[in-house]
Parts: sequence; C-alpha cells; structure tokens
Amino acid sequence: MKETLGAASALVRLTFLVQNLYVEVGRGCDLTQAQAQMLCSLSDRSVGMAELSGMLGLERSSLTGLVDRAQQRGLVVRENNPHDRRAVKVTLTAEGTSALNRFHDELTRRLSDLLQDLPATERERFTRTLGRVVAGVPAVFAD
Amino acid sequence: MKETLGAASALVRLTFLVQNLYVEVGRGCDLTQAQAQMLCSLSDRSVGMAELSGMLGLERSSLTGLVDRAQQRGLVVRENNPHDRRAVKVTLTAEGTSALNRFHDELTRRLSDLLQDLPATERERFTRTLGRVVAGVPAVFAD
DNA sequence: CAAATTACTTCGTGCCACGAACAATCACAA
DNA sequence: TTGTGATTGTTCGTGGCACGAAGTAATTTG
Repeated sequence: MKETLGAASALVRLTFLVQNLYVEVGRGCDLTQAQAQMLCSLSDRSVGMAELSGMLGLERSSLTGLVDRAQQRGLVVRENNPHDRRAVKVTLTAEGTSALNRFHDELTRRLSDLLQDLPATERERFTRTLGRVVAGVPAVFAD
Repeated sequence: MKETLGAASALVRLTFLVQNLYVEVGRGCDLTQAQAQMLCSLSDRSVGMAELSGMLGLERSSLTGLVDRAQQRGLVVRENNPHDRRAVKVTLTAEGTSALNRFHDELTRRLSDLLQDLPATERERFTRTLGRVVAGVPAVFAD
C-alpha cells in the first residue's frame, strides 16, 4: 500500500515538473500551454476541428476560441475543405511552424536534462517502461 | 538522439495522461485542478499565502482569488496569525478535508491502475527510478 | 522615529473551458 | 426528390485562472 502511494505521489510530482517546464518553455516562445499543445497536434498535417478537439481533449466550442486567437497571432489558418463545405482544416503557417520548432527543440532539451543524471542502463530501462505505460496514449508531442 | 526524443515524447504523454486524470477526478469531487492542488498543499498543515504561492508556483495576486473562491465554497478559511497581523494562514475546513480525502483516494486508485499491468519487478524498478527523477521536486501530493 | 521590507489585496486584462442553442451542410432513405 | 437525422463548426453567456502594476497595512531595521 505504501508502495502504490509512493508511486502515485511520484507520478504526480513528475507531472507537476514536466507541466511547469512545458509552460515555461512555452512562455519563452510566446505560446500559452494550450497553444503549444495545439501546434504540436498540427505538426505533421492539417486537422479538422472535430478531430483536433478529440486530440486535445477539449469541447469543440472551446477549440473555436483557441484557433481564433492562434489565427489572430498568425500561427495557424483555417482552410476550406473542397469536399465538405461545413468542414475546416486547421494548418500551421510558416510562423506557426517556426514557433513549434523552437518550442519542440527547447522542450526536448530540457526534458532530456531531467534524465541526464541517471546511469545509462537505468535510464534506458526507465524509458522503455515509460513507453509501455503510455502505449495507449495518443502522441500530442510528435517523435 | 532518437533515444532522447523518444524519452521526451513519452514524458509529455505521461504528463498529458496524468493531467487528464487529475482534472477528471477533480471534477468528480467538484474541484478544479487549481483547487485540488491547493487542497493537497494544505493537507497536513496551515500555510501562509506567500509560502503557498511558492508551493504552487503562482504569483501572490493569483492566489488571492483562488483562496477567495475556495473560501466561498467552504473548502478553506483564512485565519489570523496572532504574531503578525499582516499574515494569514490558510486552513482546510472539515468540508475541504473531506473533499481532499475523496480526491486523494480516487486519484491514487486511478494512478496505481496505470502501473498495474507491469510485471512486479519492472514496476518496482520504474517506481524507484521515478523517485530519483523527482527527488528535488516538492511534494504537492503528500504521501 | 523614518525608511525599507514584507504580507497580502485590488484592479484591469486576457486566456481558457464548458454547455446550450444555432446555422449550414451532408448522407441516406422513402 | 425531398425529408430526416447526423455531423461540422460557431456564438453566447458564465465562471475560473493567471499575470503584473499599484496600493494598504504591519513589521523590522538602522
């Protein structure tokens, strides 16, 4: 019992840590957390509003405003879908891509620092297990 | 390089996962994420505003409103410090304690489910390494 | 006692998220 | 073809969260 308590606590602490990093790196790129997450979800392709809201775990109505603000900042654009006039595809602009790259690189750097002090074998094992634990989670942060 | 990329991605996914759990369990207890975090920070003792803002990584001005709303909901109270009339101590009410306990129990349950499928040895190793990684992080979620 | 420091609050701004209600479009079946 | 129902996305109102600048009150320090 003490063991699961410890594990749960450690998971929460790790989350707190990574989350703070996420926000901090985002700030450095002039991105809010929500914006950074959205850009990550758009890194490799255009995505419709419904699918995007699913990826981010948001209601569609929440996403509208998020995309609005990102569009006003020139990070993304809404594109028409010729096959379905209801649908919209959200796409990164050049500026959005550049912001995403800066964010991604810096975050990756800071995150790998977290594990840097572990012995190689332990780090490797840890990463492998981590992969198993999150196997079912969709990648918001593309490899 | 591929290795650190994978590790960073896995860390972000895990964070996403735990965070969603946190929010979801919070909702079940009628707590926002910020409120739940605050209650966790108050679990074992009363804390002043300045110290609390440090624990939560918030500006003091942000904390004022957070405590206001929690107080209006009857989760915490502000108590006077007899030795320093400027200072305030934030303390859980009975209702706040009860909400925290429900939140804590449910979250712990759900979090340990995450690791449940791992073989015992691997789980143990993972938890131990996790402990090392977060060693320096203050515990927002008390053991 | 005067000045600097500390603890906290107020105010204005902006972002984020939700749910209910709505408009437009599409798919399909009678 | 024409309903009918589902899907896509938006608007609107409400509330919470976080920041920084500026302010108040009490304490400490020289």
